[in-house]
Amino acid sequence: MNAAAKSKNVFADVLERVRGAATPLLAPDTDFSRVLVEPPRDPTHGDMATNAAMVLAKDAGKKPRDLAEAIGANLRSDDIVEKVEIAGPGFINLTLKSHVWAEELRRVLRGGADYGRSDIGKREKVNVEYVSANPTGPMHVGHCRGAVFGDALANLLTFADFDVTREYYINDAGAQVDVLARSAYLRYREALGENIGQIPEGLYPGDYLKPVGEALAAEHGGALVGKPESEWLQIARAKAIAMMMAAIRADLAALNVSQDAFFSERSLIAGGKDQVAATIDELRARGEVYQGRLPPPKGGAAEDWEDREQTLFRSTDFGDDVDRPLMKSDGSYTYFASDIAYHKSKFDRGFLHMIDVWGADHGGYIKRMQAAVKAVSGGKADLDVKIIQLVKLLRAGEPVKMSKRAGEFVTLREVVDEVGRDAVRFMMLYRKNDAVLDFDLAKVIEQSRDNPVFYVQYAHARGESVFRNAREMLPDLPRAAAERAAMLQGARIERLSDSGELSLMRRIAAFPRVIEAAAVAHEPHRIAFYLYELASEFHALWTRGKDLPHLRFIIQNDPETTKARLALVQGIVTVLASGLALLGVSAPEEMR
RNA sequence: GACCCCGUAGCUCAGUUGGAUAGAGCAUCAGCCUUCUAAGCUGAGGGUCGCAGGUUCGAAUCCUGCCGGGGUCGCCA
Repeated sequence: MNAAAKSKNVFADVLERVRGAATPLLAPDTDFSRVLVEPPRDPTHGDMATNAAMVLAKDAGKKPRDLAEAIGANLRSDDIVEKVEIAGPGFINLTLKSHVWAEELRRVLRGGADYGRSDIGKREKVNVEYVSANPTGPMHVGHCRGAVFGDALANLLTFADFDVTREYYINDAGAQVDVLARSAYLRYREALGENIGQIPEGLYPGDYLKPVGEALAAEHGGALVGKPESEWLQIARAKAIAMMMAAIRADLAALNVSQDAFFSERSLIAGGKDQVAATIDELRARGEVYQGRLPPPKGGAAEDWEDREQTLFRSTDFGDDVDRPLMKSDGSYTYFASDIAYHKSKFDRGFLHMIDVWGADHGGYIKRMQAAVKAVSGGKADLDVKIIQLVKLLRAGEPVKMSKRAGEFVTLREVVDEVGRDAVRFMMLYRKNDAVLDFDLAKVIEQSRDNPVFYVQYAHARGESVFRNAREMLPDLPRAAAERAAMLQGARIERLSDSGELSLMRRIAAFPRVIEAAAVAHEPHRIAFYLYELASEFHALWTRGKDLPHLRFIIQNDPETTKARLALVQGIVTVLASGLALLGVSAPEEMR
């Protein structure tokens, strides 16, 4: 019977009540989709504000303020509404009875790690493709932002009830893996005792290929020496790719990133079944692939431009600027051609939602890929491409130099080893994906407010510390979070009346909204910012207990008040831990 | 020349998908530790949201045009 218990959270509940209050005043088929219930920026405007009257005024044929008064009058009799105020152009500001917030906090304690889960995903399948670094060497620091982003986004979508597959596309078919094979072959000869001298220009110079050479030597002895490339290339390539992928997976594991599916580009054309050709033929049959000529690029002098007829995909039919070539001049497929076949495979595997996480230099590629997804799926599937901007690696404000030419780059492993997984992950998510990120190795291990990783983790540890201290007074307070939460559900939360406490209860209650908004927008950074704000408010309330002892969480001769406040702390700790878990960052019990 | 992204406080950045008087951190200045972790907190100053139009009850947010920065532009992935 209690509507609040049925709905997912207070915001959804209040929205229902606003609709209920407005419906009798409107035509039966009124569209409520633009009606929002939000926490107002200014707390003096109450707990909730709705734009209902302003959005619906036109349909109702009334002035916004008049309609607001009418809706407000109906809301005033609602049993969870304390106060209704009409403000500005027609906002309806609601103050809710305080038991509403106590109820919501109990819901947090009941839900534990599940609080904030959403059902908006409806178990729909979504494919999140990320990292997809070429298997030609270890992961370097530039890869880790996309890795962390994709991983956190996948966590978030899972939490919002999508059926998520985390995928890695292995570019094991292009010319660069042949270069890898030749580089490994050279290391193979070296492993057999040959002096290979300087690594020639055009081959990968890094030492990380030595183990591949040694493995080849151990496996094949001298059998491959002096043979033509055609006899060893495949062998060296397969070995090198397998070993590089193993290294990459180990690097990703160090970041706590794991993926479900590793899709090989080579598999598209292997086994006598050329799926790239098949995809192109299919599109050609539908008139979306044709032989034609492209205009030369404008602006540039285009000296080596050679006008020729080629195989083109009609991406302009799907919103792209020009049609895109599918074959190189030597008759092989372009990367785009295999990418179309690859995305078709995602569609064939049942994914109607695809998310690709790409580096910033691929921005110009988005439209054609979205066009291709529309084409191969007959408009049924959608592709969102998240562009991950560069990371500027700094140390105490100074850029960290790296020379790719000398084969020296900062590896992902080095960074994780130096500052820790949590710092890397949190900082990579503490910026919108399309903004350049400064990553300062010195700053992220600082233990200060300047370092958001520390600041948020510290809030969690502080909360846990309260429980440790409270146990002196309440010896039966359980250590395990779930049992403790169960016990604290019985606390008299209604007696919490300080504005800081109430404000924290509202902040906690906003978590499900943040989850949904972040999931819909594919923006995990919103969780990081939310956690920072929650931590900040908790630190503030904590310190107020210094000046005002009656506001401390633990009140020596008042177990009832103490329990009520511990319930609040439990709510804070629960949401902090679950938000951090979505980001893949640990929630420590203490910071020492 | 075309397309994409960015432009918000001195610096680094958020801004709840169009809401009310635009917010944090750093830096600057002024304060708070016999007490639950001062690894923290409170307050002050600091803004023509790049510029100009438009859409509407209402624009940092949407549209158009400029300005500035970055990226991309048949054969690399």
